[in-house]
Parts: sequence; C-alpha cells; structure tokens
Amino acid sequence: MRVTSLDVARAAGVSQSTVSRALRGHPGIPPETVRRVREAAAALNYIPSDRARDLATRSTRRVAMVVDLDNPLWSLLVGRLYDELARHRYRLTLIAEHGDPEDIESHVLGGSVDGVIVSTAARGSRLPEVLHDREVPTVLLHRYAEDVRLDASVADDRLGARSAARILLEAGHRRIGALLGPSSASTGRDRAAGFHDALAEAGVEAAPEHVRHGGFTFEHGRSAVTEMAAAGTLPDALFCANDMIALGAMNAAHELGLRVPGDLALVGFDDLAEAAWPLVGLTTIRVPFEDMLRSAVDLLLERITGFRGGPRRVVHPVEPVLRSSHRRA
Amino acid sequence: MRVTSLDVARAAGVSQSTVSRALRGHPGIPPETVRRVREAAAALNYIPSDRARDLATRSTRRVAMVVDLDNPLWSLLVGRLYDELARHRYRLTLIAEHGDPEDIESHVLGGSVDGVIVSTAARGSRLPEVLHDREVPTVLLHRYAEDVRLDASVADDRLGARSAARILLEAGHRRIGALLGPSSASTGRDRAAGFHDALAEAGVEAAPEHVRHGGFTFEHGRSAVTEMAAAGTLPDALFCANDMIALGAMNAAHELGLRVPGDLALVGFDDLAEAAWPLVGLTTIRVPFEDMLRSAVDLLLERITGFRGGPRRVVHPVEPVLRSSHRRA
DNA sequence: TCTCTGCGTGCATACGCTTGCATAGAAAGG
DNA sequence: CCTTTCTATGCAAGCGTATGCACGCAGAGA
Repeated sequence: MRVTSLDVARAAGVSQSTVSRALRGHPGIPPETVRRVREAAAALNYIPSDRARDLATRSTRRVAMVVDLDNPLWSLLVGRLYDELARHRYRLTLIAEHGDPEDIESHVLGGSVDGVIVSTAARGSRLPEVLHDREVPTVLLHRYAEDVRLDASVADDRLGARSAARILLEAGHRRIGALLGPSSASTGRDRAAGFHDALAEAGVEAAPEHVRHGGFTFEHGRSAVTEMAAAGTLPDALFCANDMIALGAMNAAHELGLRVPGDLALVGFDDLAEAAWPLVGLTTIRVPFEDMLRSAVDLLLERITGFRGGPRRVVHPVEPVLRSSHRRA
Repeated sequence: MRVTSLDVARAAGVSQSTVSRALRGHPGIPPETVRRVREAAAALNYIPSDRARDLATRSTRRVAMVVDLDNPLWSLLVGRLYDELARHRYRLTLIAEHGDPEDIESHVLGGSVDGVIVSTAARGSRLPEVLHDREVPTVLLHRYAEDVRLDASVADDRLGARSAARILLEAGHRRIGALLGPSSASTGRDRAAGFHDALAEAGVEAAPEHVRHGGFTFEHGRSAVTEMAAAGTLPDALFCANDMIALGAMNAAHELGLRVPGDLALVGFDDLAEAAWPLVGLTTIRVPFEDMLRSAVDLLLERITGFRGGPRRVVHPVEPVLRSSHRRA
C-alpha cells in the first residue's frame, strides 16, 4: 500500500504507465526496459495494489462460492474448488448460505467477485434468481434449480440412487427402506426418485414406515434407525441418500447391538473419505466431485469471459463402490 | 457495476458526495434527504462498488485465512471463523498453504485483505516472518511460531497431551506408546512433550519402538498400527496426537482383528465430530476451537484497528472427553 | 537530405467511491 | 437589520492502476 508504481517509475527513470506495461508483460516493451523496471520494483519491494487494479480493469479474478456450512460436504467441495480455481489464477471467497440474504447479494453484486458457484440451491432461496436477473456469471454445483436458467454441474443422482437400491436388491434383500434427504434439494428429490425407480422395476414395494425424509445429516440416520428399532419397524436394508446419513445409521445400529451388515444392510451415497473409516466399510455410490468441480469452473470461466448462450447442464456419471455394508447375512 | 452513486445523485437531485454520506449514515444529513437518496438508490437497484470503496478507504473488511487444505481440521476452523468474522461484518478469503509462496505473499500483501489468520505455522514457512516484517495484521491460530513475534491463539497442547497420557496411566496401562505428529508444528512438539511429561511423572518409560512420529493423518495411524503389529511391538495403549491418527489406528486395529479397547486402548486429541462416529467412541482431549477462533478474531481486529503492542499469546484450556477407547481390558 | 514507418514512451483520463474544505442559506444574537 | 454561528450540501482531490492516444525519434526508402 505504500510503495506504488509511481515510485517504481521514478526509481527506474520511466513513466508510471511504462512500469505498468513492463510489469504486466505488455508487448512492445524492450527487454532492457523491462529489466530495469523489474529491478527497481524488486529493490523497492513493490507489490501492485489488487484493489486499484480491480477498479481499473473492472475484474477481480475472484470467484465466490456459496455453501451451506452446516453440511460437511462443503469442505470437500471448497478444497477442490480452490485448487481448480488456482490453476486458472483465480481466488476464492467464501459465502455462507445461512448469512443475511441482503448481505449475500450485496457481496456478490458489489463487484468483489467475477462469478459465483452455488453449491446449495435449496428451494426457496431466491439467490439463483437474483444472480440470473443481474446477469452475474453463475454455475450451480451439485444441485440445480429447475426454475432458473443457469448453468449447472451435477452428478447423475437419479441413476446413482437406482444403482444403490439395485445393489441391495441383488444382494437378495427384499424388505428395503430408505432414509432420504430433503425434497427441497434437487439431490434429495432425484435420489428419492432413483430409489423408487429401482424398486418399481423389481416389483418390490417399500413399506411407508420404512421410508423417511430428513436432513442430509448424521443425526437423521442415527435417529431414524433408533426410532425404527424402537417401533419394531426396522427393515433388512436401508438406502441412505448420502454417506452422512449412512454413518449415522451405522452408528445407531451398533449402539443397538445390531450387526452391519447382517442385521441391517446399508448403502450410502457420495463416497466421502469417512465412508472408508468406520469399522464396517460403507458401500456407497461415488460422486466424481473432482470432475464436477472441473466442469463447474470451466462453465463459469466461459461465462466470465463472455459466453452468452443458454443454460447448460453437465451431468456426471456416478459409480458404485462395493465395500461390505450392503451384504446379506 | 453499471449504476453508480452518481446516477443515484442525479435521480435524487443531490450531489454524489451527499449520496455517499447519506448511504453511509454520516451525521449531519437530515432524515428527509436520507430518505430521498435511499429511495432513489432502491429504485435504481444501486449497489455500491466494493472495489472503489476499498480503494478510497484503504481497507477491505476482508480477512484471509491460510490453511492446509490437506488437513481435515481446516474445514472445522474455516466454518467457525466465517461465522465469527461475519459477526464483525468481515469477509473471508481462503488461501491454501500449498500454493505458490510468491502468490500467497502477493495476495496477502497486495492489499486484498486487512489481516491474516494463519492456521498452519509449519516450521520452514517464511510466511509468518514476511507478514511480521511487512506489518500485516496477523494472528497465528492453533499453532504458533516461536521465532516470530506475532499474536497467537492456541490450545494448551502440552497440558492436554499430559492429561491424555494420564488417562491411560490411570486406566492401568503401563506399556504405553504414542503416535505423534510432525515436530515441525508447535502442536506436534507440545503434544509430544506433554506425553513425555506424564510418563516421566509416573515413572513409566515408553519403549522407543512404541513411539512414532508422522503426519497428523489417518494414514499415519493406520500404517503405524499395522506395522507395529507386524513387528510384534504393539503396546497396550497408544496416545495419538490427534483424532485423525487415532481413527486410523482404530481402523487398522479392527482390520487386524484387535478389539479397541481390550487389545489396544486409544486416546486422541481435538474432539472432531468424527470422534463420536466410530463404533467405539474415541476418548480424546477436546480443543475449544470456538473460543480459539473468537479470540483469534479479537486479536486480529485489534491489530487491524491500530493496536501496536507486543505479541500476545492466548492459551485456551483443553478438556478430556472420556468415551470408551481408553479403557483397560 | 527529406519524408515515411514504426517502435518505445509519456500524458492524461477513467474506474467509483470517500472525505477535507469551502460555501450558501438559515437560524440566532445584538 | 446586520453580523455571527450553524447546518446542509457541493466541489474537488485523491486512492493506485490500466490504457487510448499522441508524439519523438531512429532507421528506411527515395
């Protein structure tokens, strides 16, 4: 903040604009001049002001990610997004979904970021709509919003859930239940739909008391299994709409003295690193987060650099990971 | 970026500076004028440019956090830091430690942030030193750097490790080993020291083959136990320098058919939410991350707002959480 | 020797906001 | 009714960089 390009200019005996051009690698500056400027800059410990540059160029090389900080998934997403953005020399600003909506909007629209990645398109949030109306480059990640015409990079949740349910069917289970996510999220809806697809195909019916909706949380899985057991309505196998739910279910089962699998078979969804931790390996559906982030960033940068076509949706295939929690006794 | 305060000024029939003052709540602007300006701003959908404001005020209300994205702990820290900063109307920018050092420095020093929280003061990183020399408001979180005079908010790692080892001693274990962290981190060193404190006090000695250094990772715990078992040098109990190591150790033990506790007792450190997940509850030392972040933010904001005193170190007490993994057969 | 290119550089302005200083008009005091 | 004191507002100068345009000068061509 102290030493400016003007200081460097004086030290190098050139004008401020030459300093700018030399340092930014503009064509038409002879190597000798560049060297002199570089030296002067280094000698003075000159560091250009991002803020002034941003103001002058009307761009920030910064992307915001809106996440639900209560969902452990975000940490996985953010870490990878960071790396992916770094490859393109973009920076990352975090915005929590649970913040003041006004504040979120002003942050995004205040020009502190060139684009936004929204990993939490819960129904009811008007953020996607606002972003669309204001023409802020935006990509929905992991979840999409049917009603807003925005780019999205998502997993094939419906097909994945169908595979998950099939794994249980093929293992020979028939009394199959499901711990589903909230239907406010596209992931919740699609994974529920996929589950029902598979059962319908197999001509199997899930008892209503075996199917529960809840948050994508450890606690949902834990309480659901505890309550089902108490009510004596525990099925043989449970499809859990994500790994957190499955881990919670596994935990509850263990506390009840139930073996997994054996007494209760489980299949999750996501393939968090944690899925490999529990003492019983969790069978799950792997979501290719890395790929999803890569295309999310690609979509976003295209928007930022001027692409104006209609909304695109990239759907990534998912893949079953068979460990042991799905087996039949 | 389109509609500026000048547009609002014209619409409201006042000057641009009046718009600025009215919207920023400066004293001496009559309510009537404020109302007119507000209305005009709302009608035009005016959103002030953060960048221009930043440039004019030489402040950004933004804090950077430098984290090690390979360490799962960061997600816990970042989430809470976000909230804590939000309370003070500050924004958060993420910087990964594994990035290009040049780039990290230029980011931090380029004036895009008012201050920095470093949660990864590994020895060898010259970042703390640079920040100190440049007089960038900085607070070290979780780990500190002995050689650089910076504020820090840390846990009482040494005392915590001592409690952890004592838990094992008091449970009656005598053949106690430790899976320690890297000595490049203050947490690694202090937790190792605390472990040795407790053993020395009790007059117990740890066999060299029972003590291993490694990363703060699941993999370290996993491979250490696997290798010790293979070599026939497994102790009765292990102090793990953090929960990730403990979870890895527990996982390996299970694969080897060893019961935890019983065949192998474990105590961890941190009390991650995950510590409660495994089928055997992990006994651990709870680190008050929430408190640590609160004081880290307080320290930082004081620096940002001009405090110039010497370095302060806030040490937070830790607390044992007794589940079952520490028991004796 | 005199234009004509073209390269290297500088001048000046823009980016959108904050803020010290000046001023016009209203209120207060004599 | 005039001077003094506020009050409300406007003017204009930054903040530090990027960049269109103009210009000087050297070498080329005639």
